[in-house]
Amino acid sequence: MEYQEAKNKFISTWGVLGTSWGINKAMAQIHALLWISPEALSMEDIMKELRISRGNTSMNLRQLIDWGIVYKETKAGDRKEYFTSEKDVQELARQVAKERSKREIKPVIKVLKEVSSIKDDSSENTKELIKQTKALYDLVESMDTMIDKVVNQEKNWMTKVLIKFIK
Amino acid sequence: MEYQEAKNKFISTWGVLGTSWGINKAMAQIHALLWISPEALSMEDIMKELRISRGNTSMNLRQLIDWGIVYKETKAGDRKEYFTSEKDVQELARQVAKERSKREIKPVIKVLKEVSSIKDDSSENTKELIKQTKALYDLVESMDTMIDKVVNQEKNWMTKVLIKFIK
DNA sequence: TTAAACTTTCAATAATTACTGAAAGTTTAA
DNA sequence: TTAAACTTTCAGTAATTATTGAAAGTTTAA
Repeated sequence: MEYQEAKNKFISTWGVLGTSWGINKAMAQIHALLWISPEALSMEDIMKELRISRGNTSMNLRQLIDWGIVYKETKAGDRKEYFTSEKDVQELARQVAKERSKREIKPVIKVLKEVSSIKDDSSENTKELIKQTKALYDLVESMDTMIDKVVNQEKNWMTKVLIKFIK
Repeated sequence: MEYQEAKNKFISTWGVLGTSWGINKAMAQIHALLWISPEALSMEDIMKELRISRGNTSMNLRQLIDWGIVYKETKAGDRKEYFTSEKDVQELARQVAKERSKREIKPVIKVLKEVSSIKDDSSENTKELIKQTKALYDLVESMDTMIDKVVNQEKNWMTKVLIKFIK
């Protein structure tokens, strides 16, 4: 496999993975492109490479910057902005976990807590609702605690975690 | 909060969570409804409760059965089929992890392996591609190993994992 | 058997989500 | 300042994904 083919395959696959996990294709592909680029790229570069519009590029870059996994750079004597990605894979995982926890898991935990705390009127239905949402609450909360631990930990957290796991 | 309100809130929230993680709303909501129902429900019951069509209900039930988290039941002297969900939260998590690993993570691992194994022609671009896809490969593979361990483990795996984590 | 009771399939359509491109906004060198 | 170089915004449109509902298929009691 040649460089160009490998590159395209990687970008395309990362886009598909993103899509099936709720991250839009352009966002995932821009990230993939920056991830494997030794140099920072301009908006022009990204548009050309991925064949997407200026607006799309701009909006998704903003989102990636929001997530803390892409940075803006400037070059002396050049007005353009250049973009480069976080290159440390663990830091990438940390940030993604953090964002998704904040945006998607935390609100669900809140609802599960509320719902599982309704007054038990002794009907079968109410009992089951309380029991099952409580069980989910415990699960989701445990997972989120795991994520929090991981997210707020120093470098190489994942290595440590994996060692624990494989034991 | 009354039973009906709590129930609706739970079903709706589970639907939203599903959506942002690549699981369609109807599928997530059918699961939520069965999850909190003490009794098995008929297709009619589900359609009425969630106000969705027969076709939609049928297709998503099939998917849930495929995933191994919903079961068919029959009642003596009744032609209808009744549906009930896996009630053990850990088993639920296990099955979901298993399915998503199989469908979405495994193919990505394959591509990452291929791409990170291309011939190094000593150009900057190729070097970076190899380095970064290799790093992702290691990450994704480690995570998948984690999932595999968990998925093939006996009951209460999660408790064990969490104890390891909190230490 | 057969016909009523039920489930599945799938083409058509609706709903959602992503993308474009041009206009508006911002920054900076001169 | 100002105008060129660049970025952002957002209304309109395209692409994707989910849903409907009716026809076809299946099962079973009589």
